[in-house]
Amino acid sequence: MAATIRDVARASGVHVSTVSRTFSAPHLVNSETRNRVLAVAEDLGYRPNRAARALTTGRTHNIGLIVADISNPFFPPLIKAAQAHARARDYHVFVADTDEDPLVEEELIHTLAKQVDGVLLCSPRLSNRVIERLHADVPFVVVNRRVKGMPTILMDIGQGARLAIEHLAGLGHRRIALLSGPTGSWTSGEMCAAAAAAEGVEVVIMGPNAPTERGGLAAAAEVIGSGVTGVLAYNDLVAIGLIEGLYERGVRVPGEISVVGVDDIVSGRLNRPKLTTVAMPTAAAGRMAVDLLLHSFGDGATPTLATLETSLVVRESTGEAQK
Amino acid sequence: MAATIRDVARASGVHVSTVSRTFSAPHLVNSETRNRVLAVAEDLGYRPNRAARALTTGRTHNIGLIVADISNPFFPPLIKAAQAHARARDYHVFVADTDEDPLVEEELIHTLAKQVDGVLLCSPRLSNRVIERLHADVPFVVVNRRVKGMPTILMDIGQGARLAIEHLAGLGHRRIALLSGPTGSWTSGEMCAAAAAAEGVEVVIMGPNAPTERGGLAAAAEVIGSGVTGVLAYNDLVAIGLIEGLYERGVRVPGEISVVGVDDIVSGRLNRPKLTTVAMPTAAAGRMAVDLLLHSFGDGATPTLATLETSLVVRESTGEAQK
DNA sequence: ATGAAAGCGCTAACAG
DNA sequence: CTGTTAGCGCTTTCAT
Repeated sequence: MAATIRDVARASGVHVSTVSRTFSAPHLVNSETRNRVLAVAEDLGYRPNRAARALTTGRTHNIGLIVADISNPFFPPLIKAAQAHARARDYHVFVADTDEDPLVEEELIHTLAKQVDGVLLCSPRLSNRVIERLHADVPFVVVNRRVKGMPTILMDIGQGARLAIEHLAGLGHRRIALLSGPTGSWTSGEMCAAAAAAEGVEVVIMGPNAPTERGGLAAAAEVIGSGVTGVLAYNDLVAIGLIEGLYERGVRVPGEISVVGVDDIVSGRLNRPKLTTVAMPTAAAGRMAVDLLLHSFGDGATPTLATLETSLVVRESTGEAQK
Repeated sequence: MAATIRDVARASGVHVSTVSRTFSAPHLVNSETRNRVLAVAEDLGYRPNRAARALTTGRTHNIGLIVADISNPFFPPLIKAAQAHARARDYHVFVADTDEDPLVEEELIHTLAKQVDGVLLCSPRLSNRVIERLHADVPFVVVNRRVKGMPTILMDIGQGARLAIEHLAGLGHRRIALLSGPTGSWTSGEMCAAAAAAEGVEVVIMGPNAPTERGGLAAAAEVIGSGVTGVLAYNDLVAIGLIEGLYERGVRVPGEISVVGVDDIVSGRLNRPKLTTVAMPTAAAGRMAVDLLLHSFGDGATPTLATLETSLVVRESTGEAQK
């Protein structure tokens, strides 16, 4: 069995509270005593038991991070940034994957609730109503979803979608397709709204699509059948899958059809054709989400909304519309 | 504040121990009482506090999963399989990323030690010596590394590497390069050993390389300079990066140089040329790792080594050697 | 079948 | 500066 605070107290001839203070409020203990305790602790390999500490303080120093699909390359940069940022603040991030299943997501939140001080909800698939209800159990910061009165990080995909559509329009495309994402995705909704408001081009919405390469692959036939010359895909994975599907059917990108993705994942930068895409500031979002959450643990007002800009990265998958 | 066991006891007119039993040993309580307690609990939204439970039982019902880099598409299938498998057994998996840094890895293990019942160490970068020492703090199952006397899941990459080299040799390649991985990677060591034992072909080892697309990209010049006609890369990411690097320098794959990867990640199946690769049974490894760990919590003997077969998937990135 | 009481490892007043 | 005392939420003997 690992050493407890009691073992250390006994071995160093002080009481447990002194040992406790040595670790949680070092300035309150005589440096001589402190050093002795520290030495003994080191010797015994003692480490404070965070779970037990949490029971009394009410703070676990853990934060949960829930994503819909850890396989989606969009998330890892966000996760890594959040973990690094949190670690520097003596917090630990536990990641969990919901498999795109709202029920699993809800269950996960319940499981996590007592083991973490707060949860980062990234691109949740749960309805706002359920999120608001769950909020009673544990503090949230929501990423990529607008939930009333809850600290929120938004990446302005509406603006990104407009940029993408304008880019396509500027290349002479008059009729373009929007491959929407899963039901429940706020991002997808924003993109649809931007598409509906577009002027000078006709945007046809096709979806919902699975937010994966497979989803894009499956949409290829419909895209070809619809006669569009440009496509804005829900994300890069869908875009890459679509390009592959078009290629298999002998349709050239960007020769015959131009494709724009969203996220700017690494493999979109290496695949050929290199993907034109809306870049999302994922690492910044991860750090800011942690900041907002930690801030909300403090006393007062937490900023309730942070919007991060997106930008268009033009590469090789878009070109002039065919006459 | 969330409802505690005490609230439920009070509201249902029984003592806390009865409530406790209702949840952890239902058969010990009269069905009438049980139903009443359950109803009240439901009503109050009570959920047993796992952390507090852990304090008395010594079991958290959590397991940790440590990976070197969550961005590497090799891991997500393993993670997802492990999470799903564990969830079905009422265990929860916490994932953490070490950023390929052994120091972070060690610190993470310490942090996790008291909050989980055991840790899945996937492709660790720590030395065996350190792993053995840490083992005193928390049970491990190690994936892709041979550690003395510790439950281990191995994917037989040695065999996979042999298959790959034979495949290349069979296509007439006489001189091939092995792009090795990071220092501390067992997988890389096994591949080198297989390469050294290869007959009929000369294998030159180049490395260490970062296990990423960037690593492959950076190796392109050296590969071209070495005059090899075939390459076995540490993993698919490296292979994809290498192919891109070769392409940028006007070298065709598989026309002039054949490339084999390892892992069989999704994007290798969609990139062009589609990657010839050694497939790793990652999902099976994830499930088996969970099984082994849970098994080791039980009484007696845990199988100490499970070896999973790998296989070669031939696609488009390999072809006949140039004369 | 249920209640009473002790205790898991730690922190937090409160004294001294 | 350090010791004393409760108690966090729960499980677990031991009684009854």
